[in-house]
Amino acid sequence: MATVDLNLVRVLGALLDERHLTRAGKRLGLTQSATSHALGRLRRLFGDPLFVRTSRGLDPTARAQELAEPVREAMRALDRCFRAEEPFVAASAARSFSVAAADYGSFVLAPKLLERLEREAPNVDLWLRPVDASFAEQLARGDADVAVAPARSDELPAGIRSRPLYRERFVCLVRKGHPLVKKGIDLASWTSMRHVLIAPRGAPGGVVDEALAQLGKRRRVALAVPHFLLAPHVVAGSDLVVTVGARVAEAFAEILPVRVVDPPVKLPGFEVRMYWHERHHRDPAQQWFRDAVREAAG
DNA sequence: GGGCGGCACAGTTATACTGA
DNA sequence: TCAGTATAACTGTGCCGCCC
Repeated sequence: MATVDLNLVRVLGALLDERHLTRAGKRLGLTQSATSHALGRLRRLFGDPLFVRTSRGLDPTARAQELAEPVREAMRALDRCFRAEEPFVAASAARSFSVAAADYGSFVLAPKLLERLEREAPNVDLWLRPVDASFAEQLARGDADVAVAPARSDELPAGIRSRPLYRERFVCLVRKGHPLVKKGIDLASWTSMRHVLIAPRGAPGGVVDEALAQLGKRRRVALAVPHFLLAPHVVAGSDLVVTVGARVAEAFAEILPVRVVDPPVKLPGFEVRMYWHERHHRDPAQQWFRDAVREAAG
């Protein structure tokens, strides 16, 4: 291969198609003479005349006919290599995209994302996966196309890109008719209540405990759960209170006997971001999907 | 590292050759 | 005679080795 001029593959391909030296040359942007020289080099390379003269042009030898299909296949492969990147056509695409997200993120995004897929990309499937604490490695391994997670305070690892999806505020969720919650919830009632702590990684503490600590207060965590979506069900059937993102709370208030109230202390909200790997950054299909996720989050 | 000369090679023009 | 291919002579370009 090191000594083979791959331009000769183009010449051989054109000669096999045209069976006419002058026309083959024109097709390649060469003069008849240059094409004849190239044919001479091909003849030396293969040790075979490859084409014999006729009144109409050139007829391929048995060896040239033998080469026809491999040459065409090579041309097709090269064409695929050098062809400009094709745009992503959602309507005809048949593939899947995967999102790594906590159940909270999936709950917020999946319904609207699916709605868009059904509308614009009926043969595109969606795979939701649990998000790892080290989602950058998940993305680097190719286990997910995008990850949806709260913004990180530390610097992103090399090769990971991100963009904000939405900001979320915290609200409290209690059962309807809760004896301690009338119009709203005051600090004394709140600290006397039993709380549900959502701890995806199983670690104690969180934004509520930090805010209470600043006031010299504490709360009792009666139940710690690893999933966001379990907490509203627990609250609906007990006197427990849970502090969760407003999107989840408001959605469950429509389907469970629970009500949303503002917490009695100021809690900092949080930003949810979408993360993806650098190698997918310019991929038209991935760009389309990230746009769909952004729209679903909006 | 840059300039220079020699060399190889692809391509061009002009022309010779071939077969119907 | 004509359409088409092959070839001689030449040109332009790129590579390589040598020298400074």
